[in-house]
Amino acid sequence: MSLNLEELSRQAGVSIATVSRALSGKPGVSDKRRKEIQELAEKAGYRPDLQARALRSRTRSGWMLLTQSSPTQIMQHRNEALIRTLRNMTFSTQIITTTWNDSPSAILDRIWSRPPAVLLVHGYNRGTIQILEERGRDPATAVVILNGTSSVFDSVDLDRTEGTRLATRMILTGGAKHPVFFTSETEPSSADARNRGILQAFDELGITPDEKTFQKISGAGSESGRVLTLKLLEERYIDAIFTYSDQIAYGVLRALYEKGIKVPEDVKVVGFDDLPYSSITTPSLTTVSQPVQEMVDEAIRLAQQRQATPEADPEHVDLPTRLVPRESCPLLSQAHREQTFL
Amino acid sequence: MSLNLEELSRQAGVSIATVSRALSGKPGVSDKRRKEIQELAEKAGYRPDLQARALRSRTRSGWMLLTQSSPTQIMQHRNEALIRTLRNMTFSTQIITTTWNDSPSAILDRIWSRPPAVLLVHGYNRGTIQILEERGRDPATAVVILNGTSSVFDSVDLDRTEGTRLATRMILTGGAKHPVFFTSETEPSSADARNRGILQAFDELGITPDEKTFQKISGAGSESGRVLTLKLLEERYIDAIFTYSDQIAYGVLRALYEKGIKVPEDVKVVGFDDLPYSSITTPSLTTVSQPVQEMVDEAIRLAQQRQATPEADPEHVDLPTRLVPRESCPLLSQAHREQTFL
DNA sequence: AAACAGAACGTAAACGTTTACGTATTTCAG
DNA sequence: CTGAAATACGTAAACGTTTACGTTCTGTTT
Repeated sequence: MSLNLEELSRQAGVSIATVSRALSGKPGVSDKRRKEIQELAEKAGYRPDLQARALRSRTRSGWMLLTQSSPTQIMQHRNEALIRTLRNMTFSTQIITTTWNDSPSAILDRIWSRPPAVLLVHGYNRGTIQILEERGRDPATAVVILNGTSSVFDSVDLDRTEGTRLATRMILTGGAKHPVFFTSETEPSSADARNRGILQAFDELGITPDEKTFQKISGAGSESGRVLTLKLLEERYIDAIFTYSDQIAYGVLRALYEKGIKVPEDVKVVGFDDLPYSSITTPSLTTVSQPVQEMVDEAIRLAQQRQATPEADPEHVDLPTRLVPRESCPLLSQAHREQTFL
Repeated sequence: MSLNLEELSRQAGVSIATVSRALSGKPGVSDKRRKEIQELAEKAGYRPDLQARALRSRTRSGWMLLTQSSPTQIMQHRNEALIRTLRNMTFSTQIITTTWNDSPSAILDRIWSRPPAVLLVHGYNRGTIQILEERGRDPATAVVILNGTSSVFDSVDLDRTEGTRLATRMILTGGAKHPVFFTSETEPSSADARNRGILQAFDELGITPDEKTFQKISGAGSESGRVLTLKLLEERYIDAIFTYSDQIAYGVLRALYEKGIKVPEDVKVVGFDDLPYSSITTPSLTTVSQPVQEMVDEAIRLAQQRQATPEADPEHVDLPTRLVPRESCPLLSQAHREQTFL
């Protein structure tokens, strides 16, 4: 026995249509009656059936966040920022989390069975985005790709090259003769951008990296970083490590602590991501910062802009990453600073 | 122009009802025709309108997670575990995140405008839960309270007393003469349970805490821990700190590192929560572990059990917390172990 | 071959809303 | 006071499903 418009209209002694108009603020009801009805609905605790409303009015409502469930902290951190920001705007957001083994078509089923007004897509590789693109743009839902590129939808991505280039310069001009750079086997696109930054810095300084400079790391957890570091310490002399992520850097710091090696005196460590922890580790972590909040804000801006002008050309925004010097790889002097931020 | 049952029925040359029966697996359709229709739907890319289906069949579908947006890492950690687990079961979960200043009635609006089959409520204080309780139980939706207690709904909570008691014993029997215990000004219920554990341990060992033993800490971030620790170090001699959470403990470790004070040699540190990062801090953090995954699993079990037997009496589950000794406050000897785990 | 049971299928109502359209009421100029 | 225009309100159709009920078909038993 649900409290619906019919029941309300009976109590108010008017028709269903009038009640609907009164409550939804549409014209065609006298002010006096509207007030009566609103008070009655309030008193009776009436809650509109959102699905029935959506069914009839065919208006797409709500935002949807499609994101991958990933064990890496940076993904969690970005998702946190996304959810927090959306929530602060009091959008009702449906969050759909997929796993790496969900088939793309199953994912699309979830989305298009009831398309939202705005669809935010975060953390998928080109293949999955391409499947989304094949369906084409639908003027009724604004799609924004976060941390990726698209020729069909609006997208916002990070330019990882610049921050990486500066971090590499800082390590090399800081006196490190035997640095190691971790590179990822998975995530090809972001790894590419980083490698470009590293090679560019080597090139600028006229240094040729030897084959042992780059170390592939498998896994994204801090334990992988710890294990690889312990292995490298056995093999040879090292005086700097540029990891693939802050999370891995935590494991590196841990390994060095276990071996009694001083950071940054004996080995310098630089991470990537600038996770919240990184400013309070011991020592605090020099890292390359991603503008997470800016990325989220940009995505929201793009979505709202697309809602306003659905037919505009897709827009792509690239946000810069920047070097954040802290204790684990400090700026040594004014000269060092100048050599780094050329 | 949406692809609906009517369009499909036209293409298949049968009635809408037959198509509906064929696709939803209901009897009343010949196997041959059912197969034809299923193939046609597949080929045409038909996706049922979930809202229309829900509107008609009045069946509540999906799970809903109602949780507070809290900046504390333990809440985020628990929410992560919840979402990950629900996702692995391929439940479609709607996540509703509220802020501390959302009015309870606004929250309820969000929920009851289209009630789910299962409602998981995580991280609310008694007042909010009470408002939920006043509405009473609805046999069609199973409600489970996580990290709280209820006389109306099923609930699963943590028994924080035992782990705290053991941690306190470990500190006191480990030689600390001037320990400090952080207590929270907010979260009264969980703070109560902890204080009980602490006082019980003092009592058992026949030690009387002086008035400086307990220190109220405001704020839940690691920065609050850092600031309070620096202040205490100025004021007097300290040889152990039992913090209110791991997150605060990180700030404490940081403050001690900045002052060049050795952990655990000069000051022992114990946290509470056992966050993922706590095993790789330098030094690794002795802490009281919450059975997060067990809490999530229990909640899901209770929900499914309630769905099976809606009229059963509400069930409450209490999960124990346990002491995890690590480097920041180690077990010194076999004798120390025996004195701790009495 | 008649009678019947059961399966297969169609018809139409229902879920709770919004809204185009028609009718009754009020407002207001002349 | 009359007429038209504006406003208030009611009627009914529609959104895409599911499902109770009625009808037709198929195959079996007498």
